[in-house]
Amino acid sequence: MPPVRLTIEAKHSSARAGVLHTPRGDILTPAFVPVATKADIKGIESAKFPSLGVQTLIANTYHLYLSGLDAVEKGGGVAKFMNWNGPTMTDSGGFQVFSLGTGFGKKISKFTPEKKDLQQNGLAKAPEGSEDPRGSFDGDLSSSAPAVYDEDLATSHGKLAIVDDEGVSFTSHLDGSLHRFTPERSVEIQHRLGADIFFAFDQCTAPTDSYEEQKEAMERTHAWAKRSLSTHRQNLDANTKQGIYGIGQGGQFDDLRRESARTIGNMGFDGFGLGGSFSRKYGDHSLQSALAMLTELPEGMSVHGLGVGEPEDILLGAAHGVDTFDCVTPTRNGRNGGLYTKRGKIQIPNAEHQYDYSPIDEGCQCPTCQNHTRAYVHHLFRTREILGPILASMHNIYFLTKLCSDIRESILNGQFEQFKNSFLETYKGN
RNA sequence: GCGUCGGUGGUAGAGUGGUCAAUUACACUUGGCUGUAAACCAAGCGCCUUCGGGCUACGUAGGUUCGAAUCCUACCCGGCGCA
Repeated sequence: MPPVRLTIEAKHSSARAGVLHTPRGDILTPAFVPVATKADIKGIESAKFPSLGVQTLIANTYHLYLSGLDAVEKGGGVAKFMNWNGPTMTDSGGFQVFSLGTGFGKKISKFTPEKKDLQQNGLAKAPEGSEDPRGSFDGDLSSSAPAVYDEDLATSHGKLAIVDDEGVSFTSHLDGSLHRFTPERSVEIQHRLGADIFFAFDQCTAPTDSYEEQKEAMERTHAWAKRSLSTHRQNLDANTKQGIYGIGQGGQFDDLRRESARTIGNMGFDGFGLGGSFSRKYGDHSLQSALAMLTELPEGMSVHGLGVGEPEDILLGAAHGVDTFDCVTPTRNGRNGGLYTKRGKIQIPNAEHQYDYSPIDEGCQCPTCQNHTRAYVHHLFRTREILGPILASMHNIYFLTKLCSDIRESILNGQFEQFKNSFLETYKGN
């Protein structure tokens, strides 16, 4: 019996409600998975999770590898280390390849280590015949540019990562030191982190990337998936304790998406990760166009939506059969003053809330709304008190976990469509 | 009373004859945030505008100058020192 498996309880068209069984407990799906990048949901201690409807969380391989890996491992893995006795996940670090590298601009920064520098350091294999593997490095690769950390350059979003077929060479955003991830290395680190569910190392793309770029990243992701899976399957101990999800890519191209789902779906993974980057800056339909791929997956395979977390997108994803969603939206928006309400998002620091003594969201059962007013949270933001972002994050997390449990209930009751339409009507203010 | 230093936009504080409607920070107004390099980032922030520009502004009132927040005079206000 695989350590991670999904039991589907009810379906409503493609939407489904189920139970995702993991070694550390069951997750009722659809479920929202808060992001705990560095082994904490920013601002929220684990004792608070139950009151926020949190069933599981996802930590990050890249960040924990750069700081804290040994301590996490010796502390018994991500879950035990943070004193959370529920299921956990880890992301593979593949997204950082994107966000630290190809995702930022098209101009190579002089901060970026060159391939030859990396090779000199024994960090990179020469990708034969691929001087320009992604076709996006229009910087001058031949001039000598030292891979030295420079805060100004770092904060101006220079690229910190270079991809080749073997893996990714990158410089730490913390101290500029050189590192290298391969699929094998990512899996080994994730074994040490010990989450119930972890992801194969992939290459994430932006929906705006060209067909050629998407195809190349997808094929590389498939090759890496195979290597990730094989590395995992060779570790018999880890196989009994952890499930591995493969990630599909393909950008906005339906043929690539479907091909990716078929390929990854038939490799023997314990679940499927819907890959990509669905920020609105890439348009309003990047998620929509990616979701069709899910119909190519084997029946009953669990699906995780990576980085899908706006309420509309969770509803959209759930409608297409996504079981779990992770996203930074509740915590990042919360810290920055953006709060979810049934009637849409509000900016709590804005002047209109100064004397509003009603709760953030009328009828909300979260600890913040049960105990505090908009005026109070507004005041905490204005005075830059740390409690403001904490209360805001708690509310937002609850909002999204509640949305997922409402979706689940509506599917079990055969009312998903009605619930979805009614929620969106109120949320969008129509 | 005498001497001295100083009075700049919501605040602090630059500027010390033209490139100044005035650097910068904070405050303020608003927008953004989708597998977290994010307790972050961005825009706006005298009035009017056909967006070319126009008008009023650097304690108050005069003056010098082609031109003044910047120089001069008087006055008002504040700090400090001496009586």
